[in-house]
Amino acid sequence: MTIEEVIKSTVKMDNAKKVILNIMYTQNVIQDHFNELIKPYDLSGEQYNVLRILRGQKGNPANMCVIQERMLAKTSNTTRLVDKLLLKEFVTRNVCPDNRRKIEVLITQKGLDVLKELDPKVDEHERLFAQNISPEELELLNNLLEKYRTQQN
Amino acid sequence: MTIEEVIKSTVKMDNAKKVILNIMYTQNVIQDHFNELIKPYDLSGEQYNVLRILRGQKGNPANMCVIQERMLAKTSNTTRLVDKLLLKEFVTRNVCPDNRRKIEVLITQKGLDVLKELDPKVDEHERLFAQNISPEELELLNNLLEKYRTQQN
DNA sequence: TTTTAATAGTTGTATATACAAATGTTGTGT
DNA sequence: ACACAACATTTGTATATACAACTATTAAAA
Repeated sequence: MTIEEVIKSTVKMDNAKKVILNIMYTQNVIQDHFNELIKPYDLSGEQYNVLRILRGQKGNPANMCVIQERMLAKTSNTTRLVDKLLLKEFVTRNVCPDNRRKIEVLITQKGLDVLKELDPKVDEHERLFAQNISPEELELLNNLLEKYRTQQN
Repeated sequence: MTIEEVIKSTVKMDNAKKVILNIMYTQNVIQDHFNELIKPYDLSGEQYNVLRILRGQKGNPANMCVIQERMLAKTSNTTRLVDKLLLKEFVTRNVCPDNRRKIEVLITQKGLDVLKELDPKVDEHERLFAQNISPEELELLNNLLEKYRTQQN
């Protein structure tokens, strides 16, 4: 289904406009599918993302600002995301003794367990889309997207 | 900047995962840039989108469900989006005389004017990203995204 | 040692989104 | 005509997001 069909556009658009709509819409499709996947686990996409970042710390705590800078959506409110994860006992939160401005956030075993349970489902989610194109095209798509978003003034 | 650099990932990811993150992040970058652009006009991205759809009607009114199906984010609440546009006098809203379940939404001259003022800025926004890659790559990117998101079972 | 600036995180508030339930209208079958 | 299903839209409510203002702590400058 082309992007014109998706938005039922009658007029012809140029490729510069189409690619923006294609990226926006494809992100929507991916996100809707992912939200379905994690719905039974009472996690939002951003909450999952924070857990994933914390697991990547391999036992080391992460400060709020470290979490923030590793997230895709740079405008998210990390405090409140961590609040939600704390309520579900997926993380712990403590003031950093060396610098009391900082907070140390750590993933709990319960958090690691839920991620482990999700791992195969997330893998399948990624494969589901990836299998629509060849491995070469997948690599090309990555390169094009990185090039596309990078301003080269 | 590669997607690994963006999220400061230390571990190597496979391309299936990378492409999802690349699409999500690129969408974020585009949206942030677009939000800056329309901020002075007191419009949200979705509100702009509705106005754009209404202009595309070329004088014919659009029902709520027509607007809905032409939007990228199929879960948006069209009623409340149109409410906002109504307050700003960018649209009119009337019950359809032929079928009183339906609502006829029309863009006003004021709405057309604000779109016209935005047109060159939106064009520039689209060009800004498109000029990072060649016209051939732009076309390829469109094709790859359409193929990528389309389940072929 | 004060004062000031910079940093890290939290809170307030307005708006947006997600999704189910409710309302009113029209079409269909008996 | 009546009951019932289908349709179009609105409303309620809970949660999420955006962004500015605020608090607390540490670092730097005077």
